[in-house]
Amino acid sequence: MDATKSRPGAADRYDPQAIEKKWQAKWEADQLYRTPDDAPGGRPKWYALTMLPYTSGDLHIGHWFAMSPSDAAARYRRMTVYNVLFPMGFDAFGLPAENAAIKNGAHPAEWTFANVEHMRAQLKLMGAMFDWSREVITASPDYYRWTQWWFLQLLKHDLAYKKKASVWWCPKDQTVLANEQVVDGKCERCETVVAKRDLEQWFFRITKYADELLDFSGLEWTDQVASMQRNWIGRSEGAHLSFGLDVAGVDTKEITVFTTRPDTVFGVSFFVLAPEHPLVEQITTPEQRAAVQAYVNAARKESEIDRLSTEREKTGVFTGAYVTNRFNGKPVPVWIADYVLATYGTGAVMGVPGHDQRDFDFAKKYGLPIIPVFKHPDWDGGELTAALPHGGTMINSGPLDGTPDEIAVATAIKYAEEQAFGKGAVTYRLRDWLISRQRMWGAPIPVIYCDDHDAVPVPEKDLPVLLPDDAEFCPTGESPLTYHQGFLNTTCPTCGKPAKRETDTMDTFMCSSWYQMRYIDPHNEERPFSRELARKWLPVDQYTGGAEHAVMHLLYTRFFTKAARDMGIVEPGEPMVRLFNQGQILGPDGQRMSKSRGNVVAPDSQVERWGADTFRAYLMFLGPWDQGGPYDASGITGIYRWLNRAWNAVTAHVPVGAQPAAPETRALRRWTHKTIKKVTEDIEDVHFNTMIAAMMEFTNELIRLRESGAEVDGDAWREAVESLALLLAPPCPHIAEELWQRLGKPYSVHTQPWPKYDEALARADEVEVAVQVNGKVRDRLLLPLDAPEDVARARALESASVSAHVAGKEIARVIYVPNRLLNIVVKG
RNA sequence: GCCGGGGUGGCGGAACUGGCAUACGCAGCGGACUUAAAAUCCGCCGGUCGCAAGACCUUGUGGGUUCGAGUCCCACCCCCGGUACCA
Repeated sequence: MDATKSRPGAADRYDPQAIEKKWQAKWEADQLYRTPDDAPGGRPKWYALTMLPYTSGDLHIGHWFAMSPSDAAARYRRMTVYNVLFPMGFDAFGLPAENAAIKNGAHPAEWTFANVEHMRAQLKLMGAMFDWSREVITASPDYYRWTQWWFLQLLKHDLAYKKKASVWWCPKDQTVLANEQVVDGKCERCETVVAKRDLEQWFFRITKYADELLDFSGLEWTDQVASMQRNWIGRSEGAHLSFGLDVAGVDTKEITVFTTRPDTVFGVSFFVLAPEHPLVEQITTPEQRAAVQAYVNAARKESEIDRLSTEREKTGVFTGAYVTNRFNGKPVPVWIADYVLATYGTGAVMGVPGHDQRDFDFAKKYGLPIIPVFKHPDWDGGELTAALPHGGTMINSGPLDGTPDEIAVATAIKYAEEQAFGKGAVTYRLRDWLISRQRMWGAPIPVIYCDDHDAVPVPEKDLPVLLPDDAEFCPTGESPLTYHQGFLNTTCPTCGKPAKRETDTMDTFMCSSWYQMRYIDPHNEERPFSRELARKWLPVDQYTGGAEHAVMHLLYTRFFTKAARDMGIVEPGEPMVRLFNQGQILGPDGQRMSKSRGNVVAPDSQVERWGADTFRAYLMFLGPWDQGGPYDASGITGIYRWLNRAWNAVTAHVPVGAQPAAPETRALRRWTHKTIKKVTEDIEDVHFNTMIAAMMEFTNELIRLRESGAEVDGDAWREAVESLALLLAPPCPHIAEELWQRLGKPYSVHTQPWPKYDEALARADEVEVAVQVNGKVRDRLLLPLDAPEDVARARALESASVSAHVAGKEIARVIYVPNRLLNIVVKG
């Protein structure tokens, strides 16, 4: 019996469950993935980070989709030259824990930490190179102590302050609701109609960094993310213009608007305040009071998304009051309308229906005058049917008449400044970061309220302000901190008199704004991290995570880093140099996977059935990583078959004997080097799907060779199978380790240098070139690499199918793209 | 609504910088091996017409630029993410 064709015995078959368990245990025992702060041999650092999971309970297929390619990339970096830090932790504060607590009557900590245990065990099945000695859990006191410390630093540097802001309020449950808890304007628990209510809350001055946050130079982030963040920040240049106010009994004598079109100020025919604007109540006349009150109440029940819809018909109510347009002395009626937001600009806008479509629609509806202030060349001077676009020169504008469009804004600002009616200004859509949450399961804001000393920061030595472990949850969702006497009552750090603690906790985005700094020194009890280690490891070299975090989380962490830099805590001004946002994996029904929808595919069952390596590779193979999409498990068998073929190719005995110089040897080596090249480029470019496809083709070629029974050159074959084992190491770490060992190579495959390719060996000798006549492919030629045009042309014209389409016609043009195509353009 | 992304065979997808559309895999069909099945290996596999050679059509829809468009431009339709208290 021929040894090469024999069926392998049971012990020699690919058995993922056995080898994965074996190697995971060995790696852990050897601490293979423990990252030293100083690597021997002066290997440069590489900080690879993937977004930490929320402690939802079960590891989701989406976590594997996010983490296993990140792990492959980190492993690849490790095999090149780097000392790679690849930590993992848990985002453990947040609303779902409270919902679970209300439902089960248990403390959120119980639910959360049980979830951590379970999820960590699930994560370990992945066989990733996480350094678990650096694990961080944001809800543990030794972490949130430092989250509180950050709050105090920001407060100290005037980057934190208090002001009123509105929140959704359920009058029946007496509790604040998150946006997602409001469904069709009703409380999701009790279906009571909800409305906004104003509360005193803490803010961070992220707007101070707005301009700096617009600067992405030095960052290797995708254009999509940069563009989304730029639009979110929404920088607008224009002017603040003040309008005179003279209402009996009202002290305020002017109202300021922000406008990007100060040049149209002579065309103002109405004035609009946000319904929440503090002056509304004061200036409304008795006749208008009822209508205004009703409109304000209705506006408090609307979401911002609805209010800002440009599709919806504009509505508003006249307050009965007037302001004076200081530019021409004319009175202007003051309206309120829900499309004006209190949180943008000054919460007041001037209505110029001649040159703004929204204002035009509003004026038409309410019969307000339309005064054009530019003589647009396309406008015949008749009645307008829409707002006029930019263009022309100024009219109806007193001293500014005749100013051309191009310099109108600058001229108007200069005039306003001279007359002291206003000045040039920049406004941002970005708002300061509201961090107060009226919830229990978050890091308590370390502030104490004293009758004599107002808001007093908790001294750093008294941190952490611990969450009580005996909190009781009402079914209403009210924060238990507000009635927990032990937590609430304390003494003032300044005077020692009885005082009350702040009962609000911090937004969980705060926990995740600095966790990348804690991983570098996770057990430090003196400070959040040491300066020396920060200098060594920061910033993160490669960050990956879901596209859903493209704006908020990533803007917050950028802000935190900039603030930390200005406070002298860290050196770099950006947290992450490279960013990659992977797509979201959906349920087989195309919907977001969730327990309530019943469309969750559990990773554990996939791993049990196919093994972690197969599942990892399948997730990478599914499609481009930045796209995501519905999960369909039916193709996974293809990956399993491939790994079996790879196993057989590497472990099989193949007859040796061909000469090194034989064309077959050259062909085998070409496959090897071509594959190393493709895999290297794809992993660098984050194209995991085509990386796997290239390895499949290579494997198929090796199987074909083996099946043919032909003799191969021993060195070339060894180079091929050893390369395959090395290339498998990032995506499929377990089978790679096992094959490497079976090849008789030294442990571990994961500490080997990444294979190098030889460009000359990877190159093909001959290429197929398409021959087109008038853009239609008529034949294909096998030509030597980089064949000159005349050779290609002569060969093409020899072809019967080509000459049939060229015969009797005049060749007008020939386009030749070497190694690709020859296009003959004929006339007649 | 607004901002960002996407739409290619029955399915997931590939295609350098505008140059052979459908790589790789799944499913399906046919064959080899087997007492049989599984596994494995080999072959076929976008559509229409045709006995065939071949011809024509095809990348969400409609238009445009170009020798040549999945790729660039204009308009539109549908799907996904975000929209500031889900994380």
